Order: sequence, then C-alpha cells, then structure tokens
Amino acid sequence: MQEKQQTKKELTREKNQRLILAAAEKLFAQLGYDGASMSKIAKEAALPKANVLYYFKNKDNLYEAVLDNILGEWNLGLDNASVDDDPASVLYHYIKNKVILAVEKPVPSRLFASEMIRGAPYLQEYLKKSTRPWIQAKYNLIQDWIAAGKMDKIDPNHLLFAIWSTTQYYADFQTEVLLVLDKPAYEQQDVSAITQSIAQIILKGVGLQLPEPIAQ
Amino acid sequence: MQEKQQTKKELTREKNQRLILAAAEKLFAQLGYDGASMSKIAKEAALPKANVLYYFKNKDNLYEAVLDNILGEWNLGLDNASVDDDPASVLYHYIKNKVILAVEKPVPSRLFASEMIRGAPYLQEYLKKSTRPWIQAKYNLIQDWIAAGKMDKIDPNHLLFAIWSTTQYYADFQTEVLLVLDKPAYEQQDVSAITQSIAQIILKGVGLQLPEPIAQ
DNA sequence: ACATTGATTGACCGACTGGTTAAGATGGGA
DNA sequence: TCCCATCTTAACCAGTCGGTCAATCAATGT
Repeated sequence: MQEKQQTKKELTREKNQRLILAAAEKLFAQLGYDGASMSKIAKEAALPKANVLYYFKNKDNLYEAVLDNILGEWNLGLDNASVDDDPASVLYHYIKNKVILAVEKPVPSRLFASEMIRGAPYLQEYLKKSTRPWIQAKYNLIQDWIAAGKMDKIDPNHLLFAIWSTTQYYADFQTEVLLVLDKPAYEQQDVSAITQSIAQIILKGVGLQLPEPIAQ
Repeated sequence: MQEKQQTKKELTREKNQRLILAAAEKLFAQLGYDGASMSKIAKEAALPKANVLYYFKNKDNLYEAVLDNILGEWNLGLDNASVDDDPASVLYHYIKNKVILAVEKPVPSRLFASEMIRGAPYLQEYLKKSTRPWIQAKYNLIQDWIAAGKMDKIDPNHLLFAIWSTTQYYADFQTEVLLVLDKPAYEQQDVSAITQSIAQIILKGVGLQLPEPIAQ
C-alpha cells in the first residue's frame, strides 16, 4: 500500500497535469489545434508557459495526451450486449447515454469532430486499432439480431453512423441547435426530449418499439 | 448586353478571385481558420501573398467571402414543398440531395461544421437572419403534415436535425466512415446505399414509406 | 544539515504570422 | 500617343508562435 502514500511533489505534479489537460482540452476544442497556442493554454491553466512545456515536452505531445485522456471515457457503452438481449432496450440506452454525454460534456465530442474534419492526423492509428474491431463486433451483433428476426434488415454500419451523428450533433452543433430552439442553454428536460425524438425515429426506423413510455 | 463584354482586366480579376476563394475554401476546411495562413493560401492559389491581400483586404474578409460563397449553393432544397405534397417523396429527395452533396462536395460541409464547433463567430448573424426563418417555415410545413395525419407526431426541429446530422456526417467524418467501410474513397454506388439506409431509418421512423423501390 | 533531485520561471531564440508600403508593370480610354 | 487607374510584387514591419536554457527554488532521502 505504500504507493498510496503520495509525496507533496507527486500531488502538485498530478494537480498541474490535470489543470493543463483541462485547459488544453477546452482551448483545443474551442479554437482548433493551431488556434490554441501554448501561451493561451498556459494562461488558462494559470501557469507559466515554460511550466506547461516542462510537463508536456511539446505541443503535439500535449495534444495527443488530451486525445488519449478523452477517448477512454468517451467511447464506452453498448459493450455488454449479446444476441439474447432486446435490441430495442440496448439501443435505447445507448442513445440515451450518448445524448447525456453530448449535452453534459460536449467538449470531447467537439474535439473528436475537429480531429475527424482535419482527416484524423493523430487519431488514424487509434481508429484502426480500436474503433474498427469494436465496430466489427457490433456489426456482427446487429446482424445476429436481424437474422433472429428481431429487427429490420439494415446495414449495421450505417445504423451506427446514424446513432453517432444524431447524438453528437447536439454537442458539435450546439450553437445552431440552441439558436433554432431559441434557448440560451440546454435544460434538464431537453435531454429526455432529444433522447425521445432520436429514439423514436431510429428505433421505429429499424422496426423496433420504444422500450419505455415517454417520461414526463 | 454590353455588360457581357468583359475587358481582359475584368477577366483576370474574376479568375484570380475564384482561384483565391477555391484555395482558401480548401485550406480553411482542412486546417481551420488559424491553421490556414495567408501565405499557404497564396501558395495554393499560385499567387504572391500581397496579391491575395490586394483582392481581399484581410484574413477575416477572405474568410467571410468564403463562407458567403458557400452558403448560397449549400443550403437550398426543401424549398418548394407545400402541405399538399407527399412528405415521403419530399423528404426522400431532400435526403438524397444532401447525401449527394456530402459525398461529392464535402468541403463546404466541413467548413460549416468547423464554424459551428467554434461557436459560429462569423455565422451567428447569418443563422439568425437566414436559417431561423427558413426552419420556422419548415417547422410549420411538417406540423401541417402531422395535423393532416400524413406522418407521425414528432418535433419538426429534431427531425430536421436528424436529417442534417445523418447526411452531413458522411462529409465531416469521411475519414472515419471510409476507415470503417474499409474503402479508400466513396464510389458511385455508395451514394445510393447511404441514401437508402438513411431514408429507410428516418422515413419509417416518422411513419412514412420509402417512395422508390431500391434502385439497383 | 546537507546534497541531490525535481520543479519553476523569466529571458531569450529563430521562424512565421497578418498586414503595409512603395515602386513598377499593365492595359484601356482620351 | 500618352495618361491614369488598376494590378503586381519584393521588401519590410511589429507581433506571436513553439520551443530552449540557465538560474533559482523547493522538497526529499540520508
């Protein structure tokens, strides 16, 4: 248990790294890779620029650290499902989780989107090694559901694209959504309204029924 | 008709402006606002930087010109529909057009997405003056279709978001899509495959039937 | 108590940024 | 033909970029 006993140095080290990562995440998402300068990030983290470069050797290094930090908590869900589960329930909860994430933590989604728009210069390897096997497994799962007559025939890839796009839209295009809805910010009730709308379209769209009554 | 008689100067002026706009559009979408420098744009357009700044006073001016240039051809469609039309047919063709645009001209979509992710610093006014009235009209149209019993009850805003997100995804996230589909580039047949998948989900999702048999 | 290691930071660097300027090339109307 | 407006472009500017460095500071093991 002696690894739990952290020295003061180790504590401030961790704290500073978290500070820098949070500041970098925010600014990279807001201003893009080139727009977020090291000095702006340092200022946001309330540290001297040289100190930021002490913890992360260079800008690329920091950018990759931010991406790594995000991907872990962002891509999960839909992982424990099997053929025997009810696709309506599984997909509904997957959509719901993605909507909650999009509304409550939009920054990672925006950062991911920026990366993709630029051709994924840093995430290409990650996509090949991690996303592709994951989607392959889900592809098979959905195919099995279709073969079992549990849902309509549809290309599973495009179904997953549809779920990702519709949910992440509320994070990436938040500005447009709020402007159209004429709101200053998302409210509690919006999460369920969005979830219901998306789930209604997509689930019925592949021959499933909404698993829950509309919660008021 | 004498305005048709262009002098040599006017011709090169137009040509250079088109050249610069095309180069800027490409680089702004690829590298973001800050990543695309004036010298890179000039190099891409094969002109000296000072010449680019002669035609467009400064970077902001050029950026806005690029956005203006895009929005005209990008946002149309769904405009001549009325309550008496068949929603299935109207929405199907709208989706189809958006998919074609996403696959064949992804750059404008990516530029628009970048703008949105950054909070639409330049497009906010445009959104208020142009997009909001447009979407208000479509909102009423869809509500009328619902009232006429032609389709399921659904919030028209979220339906439009779903159509925009699913279609534009194939432009903005092209890298991810191609990687998942294991292709080097979109092919002719992909347009109809994507259109069919999206239309199948969304139309059936709001209680409509695909208006055309799957074209082989 | 002290030496050693890690942490902090201001000053600095060359490269590049968006933008200006001024001098010359070009072409059209008189 | 000549003049004048438009166009072209190298040279230049101050400011910022990512990154380095060396001097100082703080904490730790002995």
